[in-house]
Amino acid sequence: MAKAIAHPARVAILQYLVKKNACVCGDLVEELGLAQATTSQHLKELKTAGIIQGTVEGVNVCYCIDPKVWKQYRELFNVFFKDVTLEGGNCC
Amino acid sequence: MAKAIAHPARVAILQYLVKKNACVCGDLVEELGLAQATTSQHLKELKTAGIIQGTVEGVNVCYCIDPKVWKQYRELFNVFFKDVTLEGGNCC
DNA sequence: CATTTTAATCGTAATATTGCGATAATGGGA
DNA sequence: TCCCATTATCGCAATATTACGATTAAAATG
Repeated sequence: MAKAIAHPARVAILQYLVKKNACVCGDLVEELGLAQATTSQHLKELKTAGIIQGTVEGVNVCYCIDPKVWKQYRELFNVFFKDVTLEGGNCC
Repeated sequence: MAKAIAHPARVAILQYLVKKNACVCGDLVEELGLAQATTSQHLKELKTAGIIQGTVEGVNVCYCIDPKVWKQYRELFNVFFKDVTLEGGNCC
């Protein structure tokens, strides 16, 4: 899971999709400044991770966050990063 | 940041440290089942990321979560994974 | 001081990731 | 049907990550 978001390009894709909060058709390539092939590859990885979905819309493909999976990610990271308070204050 | 936790071994280390909620001196090697060199390398990456700290305790080194940085991670992931609700319900 | 224990570092091989040009595949017009 | 626009996929080079044995460093102990 962390791997899916462990690359600047993929973080940028996700942030862009979140910002738009809607389906985005293809402007990702200009947005990222990466080659079309590279962009497509990152999108594929995010799709494989389940965090985004792409629907064919005629000649375009529209991408958007999958809110359900997104929430799962949110919760899982939340659980993982639960509170930690070293009782001793300083360590050792 | 995501990269720091984007490897099973490093996740295991962090979970172990959280579970113990204290300083852990060296049992990580047996815990992980990896070579000592490999374990040390992962610990170094986590230290570089700032999420753990290691203090020399005589001949041992004790590791523990840095609660402050840990909280920062928690909050940053929280912000990143803020709520997303596609208004249209289904995408496209 | 020599030895032992623990951890870090070095060097290197194996593997994975990333990026991109070239090449398909698909659908919508002219 | 023949192009054109948009994506996906392939093949490959460059780079990064991972793992491990060997070596080094540091500290405690006899």
